[in-house]
Amino acid sequence: MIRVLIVDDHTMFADGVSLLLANETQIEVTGKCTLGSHVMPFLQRTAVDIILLDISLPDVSGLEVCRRVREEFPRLNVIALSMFNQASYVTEMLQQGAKGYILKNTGKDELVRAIERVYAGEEFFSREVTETIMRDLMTRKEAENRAKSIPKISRREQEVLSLIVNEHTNQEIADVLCLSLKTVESHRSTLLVKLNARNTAGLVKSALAHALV
Amino acid sequence: MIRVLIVDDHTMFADGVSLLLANETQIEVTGKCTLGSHVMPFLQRTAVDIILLDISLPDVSGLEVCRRVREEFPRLNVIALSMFNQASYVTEMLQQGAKGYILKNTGKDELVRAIERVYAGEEFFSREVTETIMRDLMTRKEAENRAKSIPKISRREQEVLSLIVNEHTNQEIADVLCLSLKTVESHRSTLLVKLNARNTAGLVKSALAHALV
DNA sequence: AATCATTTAGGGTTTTATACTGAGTACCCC
DNA sequence: GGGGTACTCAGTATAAAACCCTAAATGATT
Repeated sequence: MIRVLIVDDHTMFADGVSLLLANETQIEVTGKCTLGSHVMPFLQRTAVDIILLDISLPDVSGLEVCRRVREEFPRLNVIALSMFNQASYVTEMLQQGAKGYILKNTGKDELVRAIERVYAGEEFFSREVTETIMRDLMTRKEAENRAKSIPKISRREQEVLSLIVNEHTNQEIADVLCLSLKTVESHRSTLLVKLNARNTAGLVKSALAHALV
Repeated sequence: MIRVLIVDDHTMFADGVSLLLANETQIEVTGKCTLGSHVMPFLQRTAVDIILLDISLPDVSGLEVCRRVREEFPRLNVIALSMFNQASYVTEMLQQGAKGYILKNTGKDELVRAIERVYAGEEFFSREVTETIMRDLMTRKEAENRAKSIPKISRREQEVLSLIVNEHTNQEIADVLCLSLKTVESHRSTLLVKLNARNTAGLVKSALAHALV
């Protein structure tokens, strides 16, 4: 008998899945939690083999719940149950120790299979999820390149840039930072080069795009 | 016997709710659809009293499905079933003829009550939903004010603004749009006033903030 | 018919920004 | 101690933008 805890703030969903699993003879739903903060207390008084854990919870995030559970109850396995097929969610969840990740738009059979597999010590992921991850790995390099392209701005330049974005003139910036007008112009010039901009418009765009302000 | 059709792209959820309702003697789930485009064909060959309709569907939106259903089968009643407790969704759904709106995080009892009430010709809304609507009505005026604060930019001004954001000088803009430099300067001045900006930086910020480009 | 916003354009002035070159100080790292 | 980078400031010059004014043609709205 595989003892399962369902953690999902959507009562209707939790109830539904619970009934879904009730038909399975080898699976027993021993509890349901609608809040992340209820999970740890529940586990302390009830034996559970597997947690079906929703990522988006109203109080504590599913990631956090997973981390705590894995810390306190290492033998307990977590299957993430999510609406979102996004690589970032999946990887984060796996880093927190989840053994499976299935989407809510998969059918009952796949859910049951996931529970059985994870209970047997294996991993289980929805086909869509694995595809997403593979795509993500393939495009990871682009992401890194994008990260590299983030310009390195010195502290002073950042200050100047911030004031530029806030619609201040060079003279005003010089006054605020107690600098010579020429110095501000100098910083501005290097910013134009570093951010590959032609003028103020480009500086502002870059600043906002790279969240440098 | 109340015949119910469940429309939700999350198979697991649909299956769960179906089982949830299977215990109710007066309710019969006659079908499940995972795509909006499957609803109309299904209704043409199967008798249904009430549709539990998810708003977010992968192909046709729940709003569109609701509209079509109400058009073709006026006697059929729709209960919107959504994760999102947002006034905009609720009002749109009601405008499309839905008779009820309940959240997925409500329990089984409320779902059953909603089905019975709507079947009896009444309306039914989750408590949270009605609260949201009331709050929305109260803050409607602020929303209007916010809408008013969105600057009204003329076509030409929008073109000029777009080129400004793309780091073009006034002379370049004049050349591209076949205008006099003075005309471009004129537009730029009015843009400064309309967008309440001091200089190019302000124009770019406003343009990006209000998605005017 | 009259009003209003838009689009167009000019003349003139002042303020800002950009370009280019050069240079002294300071700090960190090897 | 030398090499690199950041920070500071200067002069000269041009380009661009901002601010002041006016004003005519158009089109929509009332």
